[in-house]
Amino acid sequence: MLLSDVARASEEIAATRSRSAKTAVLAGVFRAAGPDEAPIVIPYLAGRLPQRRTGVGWSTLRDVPAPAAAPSLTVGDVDRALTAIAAVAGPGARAERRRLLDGLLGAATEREQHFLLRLIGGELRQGALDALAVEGLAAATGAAPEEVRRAVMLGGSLGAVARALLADGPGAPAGFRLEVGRPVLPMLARSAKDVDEALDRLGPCAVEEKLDGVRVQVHRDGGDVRVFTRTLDEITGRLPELVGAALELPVSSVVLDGEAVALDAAGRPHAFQDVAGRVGTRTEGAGTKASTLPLSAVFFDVLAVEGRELLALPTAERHAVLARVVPESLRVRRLVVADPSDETARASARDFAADVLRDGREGVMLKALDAAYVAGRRGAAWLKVKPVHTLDLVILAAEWGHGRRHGRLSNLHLGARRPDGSFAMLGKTFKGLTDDMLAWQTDRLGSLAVSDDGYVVRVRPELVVEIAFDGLQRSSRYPAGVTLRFARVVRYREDKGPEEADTVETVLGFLP
DNA sequence: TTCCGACAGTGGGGTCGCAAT
DNA sequence: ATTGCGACCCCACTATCGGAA
Repeated sequence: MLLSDVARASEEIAATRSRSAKTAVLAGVFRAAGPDEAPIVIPYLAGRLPQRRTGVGWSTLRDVPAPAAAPSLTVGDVDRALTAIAAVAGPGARAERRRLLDGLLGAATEREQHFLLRLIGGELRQGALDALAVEGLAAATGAAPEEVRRAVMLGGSLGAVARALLADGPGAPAGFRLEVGRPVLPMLARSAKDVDEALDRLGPCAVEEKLDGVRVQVHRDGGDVRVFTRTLDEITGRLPELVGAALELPVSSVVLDGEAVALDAAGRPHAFQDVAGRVGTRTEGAGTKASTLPLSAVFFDVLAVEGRELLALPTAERHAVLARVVPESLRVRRLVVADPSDETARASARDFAADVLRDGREGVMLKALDAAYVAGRRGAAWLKVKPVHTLDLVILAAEWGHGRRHGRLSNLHLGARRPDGSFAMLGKTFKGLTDDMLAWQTDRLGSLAVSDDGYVVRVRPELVVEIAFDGLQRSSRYPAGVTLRFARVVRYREDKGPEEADTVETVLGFLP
């Protein structure tokens, strides 16, 4: 199969907003792909590379050689080239990657280059990713879409499921099971405003403390332990403490879902930044603070034990198994609310949430007691509740948006007032803006503009905006030494002048 | 007919490893 | 020793399609 066929399909997919039409195009390409090509073409049209890491990013992709006149590249050629690029390392690596990349791009037509640049850059933006690729694969092979989805989530990558479908026919996805040692896409949560809203939405549920760390899935098969992240990267070698803890459990085979965290002597959690730094450290005992921070795990779910898959069991039953398999010190704190219509029970849930916040936790998770573990889905059965803070800040500048925000001022630079009347930038946000707000702010900020370099528009610091955020984190980039975590726009405050905006002092009051 | 679940897009900050400077 | 890039940890929110109610 030629790369140009794939590039043309991607253009067709991007050209329609109809998901069924996108799926039809995907199915057509997958049908035409040979057995060796399908495991390459399917990830490509899901916007991903089978290589995952190539060492090539936006900077390398800035300079592009002249395009070829006619298409000649096959998807196999592209895959081999990218595998070679990903393997480059050591002194001179940059130049060698550059050389190999130029060879690939130089053999591509303009249309193919356009596709490759966005694919390698991780910004295909054709309105279809994994979910529609799954639909397309099901349509192409006659398999049931829900079965294909389940097989992919259970650890077959898209490519692996495609191979099985081509080899064994439409029944193949049903053969995929959870296997100890092969990671499953973790179940995700939605947000709720507060505990009461969550209780109303869920009915009988468990309330759990939510710790701010790194999601981990721990597989133990006898003496063999493997640890995976939320995106299924293996990090076993970086978390020897968790491996040790898993080996001490009174089982021979288990799959656990939990969080890697760092607790101090008093049991209070360290900042997320410190946990992430430690998890990201590959070299042992590098001497920095982060690399020596001891980690521990808190588990909140069990997906399999002693060869038995538990995904379909209701939450309450999985929790019962978890309590048998994992000692209390390695489990999240939990309160069961059997009857959310009982005001006493609701009050105890609110108290529980307040308690865990006092102990430095990030918030709480509420989980419906009757829900199965739905791998890879952000279902309505798990709800997270975190406290939200707000500040009134001044817009210092705005950046021109991309994609559907092209031509609109999008990303806002936010500042807090200093005593001398100047402003300290605290970070940026593009979140929470409706199309109407984008149109309005483009116009309004345009009238306040003092400069525009085509990327950033600086404005007179006069417009006040209410910003919600989850907390502060330390920053070496911004002048106050802190930045806002997960900042998003709530509303414009045209009733306030910049002299009424919140001060740096007020901001620093949010430090823990 | 209206509602709502699932998806994709639009980007945010920090930190580490590695190669280049 | 410092800097820049790439990769990956955390993520919120809105718009839209299409099936459910």
